[in-house]
Amino acid sequence: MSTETIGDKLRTLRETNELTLRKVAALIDIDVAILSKMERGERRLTKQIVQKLAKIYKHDTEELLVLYLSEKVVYEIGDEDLALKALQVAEEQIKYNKTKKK
Amino acid sequence: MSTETIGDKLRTLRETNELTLRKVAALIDIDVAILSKMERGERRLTKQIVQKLAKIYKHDTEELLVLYLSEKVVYEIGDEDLALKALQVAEEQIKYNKTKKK
DNA sequence: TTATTTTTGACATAAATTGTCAATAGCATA
DNA sequence: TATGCTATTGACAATTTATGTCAAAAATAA
Repeated sequence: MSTETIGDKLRTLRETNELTLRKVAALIDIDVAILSKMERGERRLTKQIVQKLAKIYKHDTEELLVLYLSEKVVYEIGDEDLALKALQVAEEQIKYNKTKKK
Repeated sequence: MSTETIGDKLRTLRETNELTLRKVAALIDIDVAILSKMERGERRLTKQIVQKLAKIYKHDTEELLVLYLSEKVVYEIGDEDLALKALQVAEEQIKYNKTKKK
C-alpha cells in the first residue's frame, strides 16, 4: 500500500513538470523555503496551496485533497490505540451530519 | 444515532455522580470556568482530562476517549466534502502503520 | 433574600504557526 | 577549480491560537 506522503507526491509532480521550487513558489506566492519544507513535511500544507499546486501540475485536485486531509487526520490521532475505533465513530457522525444538516 | 457530544456526556456523568463543577475541578486541578467551558464545548478537552474524568465518574475510559478522538476528527475535517474519502484513506494508512511499525 | 453553582467575558501568558531572510549545501557543467 | 543555479537549513520576528486566572453576572435552589 501507499506509504507516500503528499509532500513526496507534490515533489514528484513538480519534477515531472520540470519546475523549480523558485518558479512554483513564485506562482503561488510563497517563500521558496516554505515550499521546500512543505514538500518535505516540515511545514504544514494548506487546502488552498494544495489546490493551487494541483492546478499548476494539472493533477486531480480531489485526489490530492483527500491525501492532504487524511494525512491531517493520521497526524492528529494516528498513534492512538483507539484510532481505528475513533475513525469509525467519526465516519458515522459525518454521515449523520450530511443527512441532517446543510 | 448519537448526536451527543462528549461534553454533554461528561456533564451527564457528573450530574449522575452528584458532583459540582467546583468539586470536580478541584479533583483534576483545573479552574471551574474551564471545566464548565469544556462541558459546553467552548474549550478543548485533553486526553489526560478525559481519562481523569472517566476515573472520577467510574465510566469506561475507552468509550470516552473514542468519543473524544472522533470529535477531534470531525472538528478538523467534518465539513469537508471529501471528509469520508479522507477518513477511509486515513483508516488504511493507520492499519498499514500498525502492521509495519511499532 | 441568601447561599451555592454555573456561566460569561476580560485579560495576561504561553505555545504554536507562519513569514522572512541569509547563509550554507548540493549539483551540474564549463 | 570556479561559476551558476537549485535546494536546504536555521535563526529570528511577527502573528495567531490556545491556555490559565480571575471576578462579575446569571441561574438555581433553599
